[in-house]
Amino acid sequence: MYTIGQIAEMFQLPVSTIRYYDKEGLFPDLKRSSGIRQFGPKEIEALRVIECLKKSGLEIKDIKLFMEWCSKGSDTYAQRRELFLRRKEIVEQEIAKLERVLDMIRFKCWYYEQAMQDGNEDHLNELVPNHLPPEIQKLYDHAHEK
Amino acid sequence: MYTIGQIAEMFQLPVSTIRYYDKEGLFPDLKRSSGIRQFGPKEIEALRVIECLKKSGLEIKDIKLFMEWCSKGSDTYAQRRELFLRRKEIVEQEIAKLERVLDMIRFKCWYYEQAMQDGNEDHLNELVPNHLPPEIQKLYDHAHEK
DNA sequence: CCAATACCTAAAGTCAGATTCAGGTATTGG
DNA sequence: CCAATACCTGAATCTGACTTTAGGTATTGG
Repeated sequence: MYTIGQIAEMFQLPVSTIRYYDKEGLFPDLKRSSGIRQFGPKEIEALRVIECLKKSGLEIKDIKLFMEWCSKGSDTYAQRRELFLRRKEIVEQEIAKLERVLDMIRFKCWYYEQAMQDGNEDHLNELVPNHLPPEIQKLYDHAHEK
Repeated sequence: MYTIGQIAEMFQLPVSTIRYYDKEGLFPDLKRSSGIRQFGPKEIEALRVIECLKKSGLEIKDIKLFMEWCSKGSDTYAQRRELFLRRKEIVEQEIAKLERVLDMIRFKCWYYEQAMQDGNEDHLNELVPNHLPPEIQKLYDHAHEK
């Protein structure tokens, strides 16, 4: 069993954040001894899942629902699985979006390199679209398409 | 030239958001005719860049700085290029993090499928770590490593 | 034993990024 | 010409996720 300070150290989180998570109901089975929180393996796994679900874009109030499902036992396996399947889709979409963002960024890096070589960006604005080197045209199209 | 309503339609953004961006200084060269904003190609490209920089995690106040550099002309090419190079690193790191999140999510999907087949998750908790199918062990390690 | 340290709560404050509101001005189509 | 619609402003409000503050209680090491 660990104190809140040890857990804070372990996850590199401020103590206040962990208290906040508790207040929001993210540790439904957390035990106490004379008022002091006692974190066990269940809460450690919960924090790993919280990290994961947060990065997947899930809000605290929905993470709370998930943690309540976990407390309810085997009746909620299907719901829990559905939630992770949905998060999987969301994260895959997010990665796809970021790949498009990267294309735009790579195009801009190329663009400013050209502009620096040439001393101005005027002809570049005229060039775009349809007269770029094919490698760069691809980045441009990908970044600017609807 | 377009009105704010047409631009809102074009980018699928609320009119209020575009006004907010203007108030924050994201269109330093925006023209007006009798008080009404007139959006030209420059502002349209600005919005595309705003979209990109926002998704890369840049804050509005820093996007404002970038837009000011754009207004200043060729003196700022190097700064602008540096900014995009930095965003490239940030986004690449973000994608890497999301890939790890995906590993955790895939593990959880597998886990709940097993639990549903077996009717409980008790033996799964004992199993973890080191007795998983190798394909799944990899996901687990990747998701749980420090 | 007692001071320093770590823990506790409830409530208020912060921050970014919008969104809404109240009260007005400009444009447009029948 | 005039009603409906789209535009304008500044100020206030909202949201999510924390963080800080004020005032206390519990534990621990010398």
